[in-house]
Amino acid sequence: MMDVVSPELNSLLPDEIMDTEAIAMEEELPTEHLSAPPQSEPEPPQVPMETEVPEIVSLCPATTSMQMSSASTDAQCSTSSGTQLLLAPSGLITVTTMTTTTSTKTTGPAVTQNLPKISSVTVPANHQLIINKVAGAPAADGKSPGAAVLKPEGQKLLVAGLSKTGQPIMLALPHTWNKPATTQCTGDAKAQPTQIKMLTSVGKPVIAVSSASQLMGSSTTLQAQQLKTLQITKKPPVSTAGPMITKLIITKALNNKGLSSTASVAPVVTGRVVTQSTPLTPPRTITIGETVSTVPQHTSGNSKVAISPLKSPSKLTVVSVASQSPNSPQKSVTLPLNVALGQQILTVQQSAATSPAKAGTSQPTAQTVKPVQTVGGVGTSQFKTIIPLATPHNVQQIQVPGSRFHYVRLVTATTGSTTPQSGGSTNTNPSIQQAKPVMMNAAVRMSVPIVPAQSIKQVVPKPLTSAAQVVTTSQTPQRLIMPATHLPQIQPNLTSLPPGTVLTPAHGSGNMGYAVLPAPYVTQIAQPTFVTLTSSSTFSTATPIQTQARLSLNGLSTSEATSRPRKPCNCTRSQCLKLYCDCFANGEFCNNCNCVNCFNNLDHESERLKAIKSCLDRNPVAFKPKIGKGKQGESDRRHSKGCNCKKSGCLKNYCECYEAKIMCSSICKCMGCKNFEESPERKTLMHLADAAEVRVQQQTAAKTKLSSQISDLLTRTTPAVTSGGGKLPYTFVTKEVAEATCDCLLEQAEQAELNNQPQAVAERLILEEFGRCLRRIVSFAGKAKTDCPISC
DNA sequence: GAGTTTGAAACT
DNA sequence: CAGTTTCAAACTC
Repeated sequence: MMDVVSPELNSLLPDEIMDTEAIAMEEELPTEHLSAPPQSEPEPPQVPMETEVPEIVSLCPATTSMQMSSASTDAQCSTSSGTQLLLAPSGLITVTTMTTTTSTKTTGPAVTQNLPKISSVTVPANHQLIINKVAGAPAADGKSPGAAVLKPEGQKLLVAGLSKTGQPIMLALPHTWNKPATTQCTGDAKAQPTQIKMLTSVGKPVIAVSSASQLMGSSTTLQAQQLKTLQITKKPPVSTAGPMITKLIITKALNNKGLSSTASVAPVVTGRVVTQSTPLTPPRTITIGETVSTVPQHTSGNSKVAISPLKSPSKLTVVSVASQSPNSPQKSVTLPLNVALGQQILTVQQSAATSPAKAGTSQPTAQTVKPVQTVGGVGTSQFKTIIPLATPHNVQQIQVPGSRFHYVRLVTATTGSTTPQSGGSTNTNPSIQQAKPVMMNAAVRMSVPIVPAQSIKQVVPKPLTSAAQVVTTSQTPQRLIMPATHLPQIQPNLTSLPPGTVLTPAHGSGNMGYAVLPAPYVTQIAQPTFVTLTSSSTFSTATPIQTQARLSLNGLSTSEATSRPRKPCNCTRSQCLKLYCDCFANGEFCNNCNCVNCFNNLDHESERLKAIKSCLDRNPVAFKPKIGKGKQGESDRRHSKGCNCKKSGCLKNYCECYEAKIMCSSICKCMGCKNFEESPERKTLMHLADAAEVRVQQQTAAKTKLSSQISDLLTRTTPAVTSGGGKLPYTFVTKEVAEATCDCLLEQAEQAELNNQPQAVAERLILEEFGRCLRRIVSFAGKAKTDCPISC
């Protein structure tokens, strides 16, 4: 088994991603969620980031048979195709891909002691969902009494679970399940079934929890639990015209301190997700979409959706991390999962913290994966896209709000990489398991109860090809992390990593490396050219990308970058590997620059990597935007460090504040600053600048209009000239005509001189002659006779 | 376009 | 952390 994400690499991930514990803590504590994760509990050295991944979702392919484990600690779903589905009780939903048909059972001890659990979830390709929910405290042997068992009954899928009180919960699947999985039932799944409806993505119910109280188990015992909903959308084969989408909604009640039992059931809004809300703790929804292609291998054992990098060859790690204010009532995470052709795209979406009901769910279509970009209010969120190229089979997109990069991670399931340990290290280690509930909280924390799909900004879907699909966001620059050659290990904060950064996998973990590419690459890769890129297992494919890439987003949106591309740098001594270089500082490769001895390109990954590391060593936030939001409550932007101007008065572009068109703030250490609101100099300058800008705009408009007119005139006149139908008068003023006219005028001048006539008379004669010449020219033009010499 | 000025980054 | 040097952009002529 190969670790997709090595421990080292995990350490490289941004704090927003990695710090799931902290995120979880937000659920528990009103502290900043991005705070450093607790280190009290040691982790195994080989435990990668998965242990801190907030969400691990396991999805079973269509042909999978379910073998549900009743273990309270981890829910598992082993399929005949080798796909293993794990749903950690702590909130981790693990999708692991197995190359063998061996069903994996949870070997680790109970993870949580007090949290309700979803023991297992199964999402066959035929729109089926199996959920085992174990709310009761796990038994010592890892199995809770009355473990949830899933049994298909004909066309029905039973999702069973036990409440905290041991009351079984059963979820019924729709009759559309024509492929009942061979599910092993270890408990009484039929006892007191919870009503769960199946909802389809097209608005048809796939799975809906009709009763929050039921799902939460006995209200008496789960009163303080917070209901959380997880939705998994499964996409039918691409070739299938019908938008049949199966969605998995996992509603989990989590312990919530001191909450009253007045949990109320909130109807699903979009018809895609069922939402339950409690007065004190808003429901949270996680949506996971899966796109299933018609490719045979898709349904084969090798086609798997993996969302967890836990020591699984093919993993998708859902890392969500954006900061959110504690008072944010609702958050939603949308996780579209694209499994077409063995490729998977995972998108984590987070709504704005302050937005009460801003959530989105992916709208996967038959052909494309529509990673949800931003939910309303996430305008400032930034993303990272990690695209591993070494493994073209899987694509994982991770949108990380709070980071200005956009990662897409491509993960490939490799043979021999089975999922030996159910739940991986996350579940086997009790100490780690403590953090899992937190992870779930983190994921859930971001979820918002179902929101209308309209509120979601989605990227225009691209045709689903065999290549990885990359979705770009409209507002945020994106970065790619693509595999590269092995390079010295670095462990910078990914949030600060500029594009082009190469992240190497753990030793012996495989040949996967990651290079952060400029955001435009994502767009480029999304194009057909990306097929070549992803289809190749070598990093050399990245080279053409660079040549094709349109660089220079420079922190601007795509439209902005297009309209105002970054200036090329002129570095001569820094090799473009210092922050002196704007390209490098902005996390971009040099492209069409005037730099000398440039190392800021893919050809010098190693050097660039070292340079990035060096910069990050000096300043961990070296690659983060300097212009950020001001203090809380302030709407104006402000420089993160402030300027240090001495002579410019902060009214020249030397000043970074002025250059960014922001006022100097109290953190600036400038001298003689005139860049403040009431500064008359600044106002004058601004007025001048505005006036100049207006003039420029007017001139530009005039030029444009004139150009248009000329173009139009030429367009209209050209056919007349070429058609021989006649020439316009001006066309007769040829060189020969002009010369002839001049000769006529000179002749008049000579005549007047010979006659000793005064100058005034001479001029009059010349002008009269000129008039005659003009009349002749016009006359000739009127006759439309070409090439007719004008005789004086 | 060459030279100067400027301030951030890098260095000590 | 402060002072100095390096560097490339901004600016001037």
